[in-house]
Amino acid sequence: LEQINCFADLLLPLPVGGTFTYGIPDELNGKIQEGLRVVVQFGKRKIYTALVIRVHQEKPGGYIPKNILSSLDEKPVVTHFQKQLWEWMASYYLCHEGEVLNAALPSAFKLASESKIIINPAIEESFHSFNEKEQLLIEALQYRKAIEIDDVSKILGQQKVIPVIKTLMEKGIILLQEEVAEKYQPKKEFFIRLAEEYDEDEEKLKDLFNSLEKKAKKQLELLMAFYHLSRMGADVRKEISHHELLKFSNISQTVLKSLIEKNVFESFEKVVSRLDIQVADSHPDNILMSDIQQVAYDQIQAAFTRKDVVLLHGVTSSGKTELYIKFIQETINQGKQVLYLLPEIALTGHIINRLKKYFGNRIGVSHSKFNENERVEIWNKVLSADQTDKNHDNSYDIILGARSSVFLPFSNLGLVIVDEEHDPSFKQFDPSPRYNARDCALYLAHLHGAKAILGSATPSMESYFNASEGKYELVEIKERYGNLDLPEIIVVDVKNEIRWKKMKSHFSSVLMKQLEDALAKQEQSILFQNRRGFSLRLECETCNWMPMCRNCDVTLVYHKKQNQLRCHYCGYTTRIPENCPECRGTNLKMKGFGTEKVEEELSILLPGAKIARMDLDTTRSKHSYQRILEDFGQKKTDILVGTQMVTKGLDFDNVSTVGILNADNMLSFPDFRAAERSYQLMAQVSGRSGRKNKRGKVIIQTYNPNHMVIRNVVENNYTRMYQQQILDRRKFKYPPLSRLIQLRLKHKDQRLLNQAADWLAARLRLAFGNRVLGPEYPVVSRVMNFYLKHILLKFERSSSMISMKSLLIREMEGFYSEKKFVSVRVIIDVDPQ
DNA sequence: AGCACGCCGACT
DNA sequence: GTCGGCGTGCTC
Repeated sequence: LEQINCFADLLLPLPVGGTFTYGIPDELNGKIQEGLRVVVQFGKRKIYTALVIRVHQEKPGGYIPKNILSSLDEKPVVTHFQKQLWEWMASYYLCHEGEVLNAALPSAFKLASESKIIINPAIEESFHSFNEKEQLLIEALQYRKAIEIDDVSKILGQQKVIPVIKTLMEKGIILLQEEVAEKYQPKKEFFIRLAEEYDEDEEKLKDLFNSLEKKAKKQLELLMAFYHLSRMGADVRKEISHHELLKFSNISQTVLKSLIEKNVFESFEKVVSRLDIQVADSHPDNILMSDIQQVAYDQIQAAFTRKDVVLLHGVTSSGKTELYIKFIQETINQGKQVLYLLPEIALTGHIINRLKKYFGNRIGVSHSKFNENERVEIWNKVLSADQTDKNHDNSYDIILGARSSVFLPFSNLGLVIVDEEHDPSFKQFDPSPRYNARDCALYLAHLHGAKAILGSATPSMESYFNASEGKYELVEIKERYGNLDLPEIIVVDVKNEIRWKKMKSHFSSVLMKQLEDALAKQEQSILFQNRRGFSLRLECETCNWMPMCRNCDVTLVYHKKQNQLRCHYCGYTTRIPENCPECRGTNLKMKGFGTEKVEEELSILLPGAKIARMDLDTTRSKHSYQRILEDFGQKKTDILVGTQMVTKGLDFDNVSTVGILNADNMLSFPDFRAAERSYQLMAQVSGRSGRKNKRGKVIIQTYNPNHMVIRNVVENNYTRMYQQQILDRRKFKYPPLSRLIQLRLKHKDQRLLNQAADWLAARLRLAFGNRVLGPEYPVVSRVMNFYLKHILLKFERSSSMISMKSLLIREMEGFYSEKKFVSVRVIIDVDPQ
């Protein structure tokens, strides 16, 4: 028997470089190919899912390869496009391909490798003597057949369990069981169908009805419900799930059970999708576009003949979504796939339902609230889109999703849309790969030869710059959809208000008047308070002492609900001290105002108003975000107070007033993007205001009413903001006129960290000269007992980033070969946000 | 990443 | 004398 291709190069989902060569055992001979997932042992004990990169017959030298344990797939689950994208991501973002693979694969796609212990079945009676702990564990093992090592510590009530396990293993009482099972479990549900005899013979069915009518009213009712349900949709359904029938009929399970026992119904189990769509009817052809939209549509169409990427700059509520829908429709008509990216937070029920209405079960939604099994289903449905599936029962050709959707197995992309392209949350901060999904999506589009639309009311400096340089085509929509006027923006000088004692707490007289008016007219309001630095803190009035986190270099934030002080970085909590630990004084006061405080004070000032709050605290649970928005949409709430969150994805038609409580704390943030961000936030939140045929009002409270950014917001002058900013960026060599790479160094020992940072910066200066800035302490210089220090690399646009990056890699190797620094973690962030 | 191996300080 | 702390280096 001739063996062909007996080795495979595998990529492991780990931060290690390169591939590893494994042997293909006889039983898998001929069954291993590129793009399959296989199970391997890597190192002494660990079992991993790996991806087959290449199959060959070159016997490796210097070591004896281990064999592949098993294969998880028959057909590839990873496409060529994906591999190209991942390779590019690893080289662009300076990380390992394994890290990209780890981020890309849904975790249910990887294996569970939990080491479990079991009782040795060969031993029936034991002549050993056991100590108390050993006895305890043996008893536990008699109740549960397998216990994970992590759980043993709970049973024994102590941290160190390995010695106990070790001695018991040596005595042969227990065994280690390496359980390998695929985590993905298809969802199954019980269904019923009418027994064959009744389904075919109407006479028999009539008899059944008659007999049930006399003896079993409830059973008849259930049978009728079944009939009803089966004829409700467009097609007659012969199979109905237990769950659906019982819920619809509101009849108890025992009734169903007796009908099954009587052989009226047949019951069976079936694999169902977790992603079933409620919206049944879709009407893809009803896209009504205004003249303005039509013009924009034609412009984009024309632009695509010249360039593959179009930046669509359209003011808020200019109807960009209809344009997207039109382009999506055309793309799928050509038999191609569409990727529609949105920031996580903008993926609300609103937009999802709107698109599902058009595209029904051809569109898949993918965001972080989906569990791991659901993610596997999305993956498979994208993967199967290239096979002929005209009904789209098992495939998606449109994906609406957040950042991580760029990893899906597209085979034939025709269009990529990145909406709200300016949004900083497209950039992954931690862990690696620290990628910007917008940029990856553009590269992905390029790989597929697809067109791309970047959409925003407030484009990022980078994208607008690219458009003005001719790299992208620019299409602008300057009017809002349906004659909606842009809101009137009123700037309130807080200095004046204070001078004339017109401020009520943090609300100016102008804002209060507006809120009262809106309330009287039953119109809704949104109040925006930037979270940064504005949560409640405790301060000693005598000596200015502030409570700090034990592990991080930040002040603690007061949380009213638990009545405690809390660290926003590590979660450390402490009780409120009675007196100041520095000066023993009792003059401790709360300072600052967060959204919670705004809500509280507003409820005193406007006792009749129904106020809701939307921030990190109130949206922690799975559905709370949705609920707050729904309540607001259904006008159950008069005033919505919130952070950043209120600026995105909200589309309500009864909001007359938007208040920005403190514009200054965003403008003064120490970041070169502060002005850009502030403009974006204020413009976006202002866009929430305005109703049909009625102009909305926006009130901005500030100490600097003449600040250029605020004036640009008032005049809705994006272009001027851009031009002013670009001068600054040019002057100080910041993006888009340069490219940044940030190095974040981390260590528990501050002295070693400083030494390492200085050493590395000096070494980098030899290679890059004055392109190196720092090392510098970040705003928060200690998190969870790790000290932090940053080095920034600033490269001019003309420099070749590929050679700069390989030079950087070489310098980093030099750093790590310095043995005293190996414990210093260095995080490399390309294009940091 | 995860894990074993190996070298030094605090305890039965 | 040993247990266990973490630094070091390898995994096909």
